[in-house]
Amino acid sequence: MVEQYKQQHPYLLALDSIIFGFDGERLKVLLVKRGVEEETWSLMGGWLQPDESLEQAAARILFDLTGLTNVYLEQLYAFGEPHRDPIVRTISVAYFSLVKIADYESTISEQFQARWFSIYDLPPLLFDHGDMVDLAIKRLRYKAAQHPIGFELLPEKFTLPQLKKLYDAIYNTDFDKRNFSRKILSTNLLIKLDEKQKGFSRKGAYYYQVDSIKYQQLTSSFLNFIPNSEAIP
Amino acid sequence: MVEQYKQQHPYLLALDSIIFGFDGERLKVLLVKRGVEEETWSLMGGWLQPDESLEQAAARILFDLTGLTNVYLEQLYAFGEPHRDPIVRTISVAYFSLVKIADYESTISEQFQARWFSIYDLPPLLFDHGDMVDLAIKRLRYKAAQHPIGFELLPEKFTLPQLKKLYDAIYNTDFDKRNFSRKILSTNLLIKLDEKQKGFSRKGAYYYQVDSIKYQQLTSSFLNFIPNSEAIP
DNA sequence: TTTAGTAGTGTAAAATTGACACTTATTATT
DNA sequence: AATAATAAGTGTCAATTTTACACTACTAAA
Repeated sequence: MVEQYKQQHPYLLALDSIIFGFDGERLKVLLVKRGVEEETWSLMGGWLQPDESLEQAAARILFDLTGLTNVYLEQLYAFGEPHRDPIVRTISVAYFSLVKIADYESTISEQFQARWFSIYDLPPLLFDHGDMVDLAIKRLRYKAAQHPIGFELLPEKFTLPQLKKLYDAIYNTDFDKRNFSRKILSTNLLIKLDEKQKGFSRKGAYYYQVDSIKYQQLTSSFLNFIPNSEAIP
Repeated sequence: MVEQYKQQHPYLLALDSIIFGFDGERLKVLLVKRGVEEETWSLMGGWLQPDESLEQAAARILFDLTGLTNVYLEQLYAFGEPHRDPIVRTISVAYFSLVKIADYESTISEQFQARWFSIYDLPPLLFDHGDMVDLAIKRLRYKAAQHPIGFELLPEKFTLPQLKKLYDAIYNTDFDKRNFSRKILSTNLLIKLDEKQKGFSRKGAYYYQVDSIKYQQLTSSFLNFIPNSEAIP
C-alpha cells in the first residue's frame, strides 16, 4: 500500500508569480534578477515549503518581495515540461497577482533587484517565464472582460478616466469614454464620492470607489476558479 | 548555485482527471475504485513519470483507463494543501477531459473498476476529489458558455435536439429550442448533413457535424489557456 | 388514413451595443 | 476681471442582439 508511494519519483516544486501593476499609463509586470542566473530577468519565485499550501507559498513569496499582503492572487497554470529548468526537474505553479502599484513603492524589499516592465517591452526571461507572462496576459484580458478585477490594480479611490486608461492599457486600445462610463456604471459596482481629483486636470474628475459588498458577492459567486482551501485561516 | 536546489524538499506529483461524458440525458463523470482505499470512489489518477510533461502524463493516465487518445484535455488546477493526501504529501495537478461516451464503451480497461455517475448524484470521493469535481463542473459551465467545447462530448454526427439536451444537462436548465438553434447556427460552426436520425422520433432530426476548420481556428485563437509546449510532438 | 410524437421554424418587443460631438467645470494666463 | 486652455462629463439614434412565445411539418405506427 504505502509501498506504492515509495516507488514514486519526487520533484521539486516551485512557485512563480506574474505581478501586474498599473502606473497610470501602462500595464506593467514586476521582474527580478535572482538566483542561478543573475544575468537574466525572471519572475519572482520560490520553493514550496513542507507546511504550506500552494497559495500560501505564493502569497509568502509575494510578501517577501513586495511587503504586501491581501493582494489579489490567482493560480494561473502548472508548468511541468521535463527540461523547463535545465538543472533539476522542477514543476512550477504560476500565480498571477494584481497589485496597487503605489502601495508597493514604499514596501519593496531592497534585497531583490526588481523593476517594472511594460508588458509591451519585456526583456528575455529565464526558462519558460516568457510563456508564463504571455499566458498571464491572456488570462488577465480574458478575465477582466467579464469580471471586475481591474479595480485591484487601482488605488482605493480612482476616477473614471483612470479606470478607462487601465482598460485601454490592458487591451491596448482606446475605448470610447461615453460607452465605457455607461457600461461600468451599469454594473452598479461603483460608488461616486463627493471628492474630486485635484491637480491633474483643470476640471477635476470625481473619485469613485468599489462597493465592496457587491464586489464580494460577485467575486465569490464567479471568481470561484479558486476552490475550497480548508487550511486557509 | 546548484546547492540551492539540493536544500529543497521534493514532493510527489500526481495527476487526477475529471472525465466528463454525456449519455444523451445526463452529464456524467467517470469514477474508479483504486489503490490505497479500495472502498472509496475516486478520480482516475496516477503519478508523473520523469520523462513526461504534465499533459502527457494526464493523457497517458486517461489512455490507461479508457483506451482513448486525441481526447479534449485541459488543465484545471493544481491542488496542494499540505494534508490533502494524508499518507504522503502530494501535489496533484487536476485535468478535465471531455470524452465521447460511445467511443469509450468499447475500449474501457477491465483492470479498473469504473462507473459513470451523474454529476447530480455523486458518491463520497477520496481526499479532495470532491472539490476537484466541483471546480471542474464550474469550469465546464464557464467555458462552455463561450467556447464551443460541448461538441467534444457528442459523437461526430449529432442532432440539434441532442446538442440542446447536452446544454440543458450542463446548465441544469431547459433552453428554448428556437433561441438555442438560432444561437448555435449563427456561429456557422455546424454543417448540416443530408442524413436524418432514425428510430428516435417519427420525424427524425437532421444530423450536423462540426466544421472542423472553423473549429480549429476558434480553439487555437481562444482555447489558449494551454500554452507553448515545445516538447509536444 | 389517422394519430402520436418530435422536429423545425418566425416575429415582435425589449435590451444592449456602438458610433458619434457638444457643454461644463476649473485653473492659469492675460 | 475676462479669457483661454484642458480634460470631464453627458445624450441620442441606429443597429444588433436577446428574449418570450406557438404553430406547422414530418414520419412511422396503428
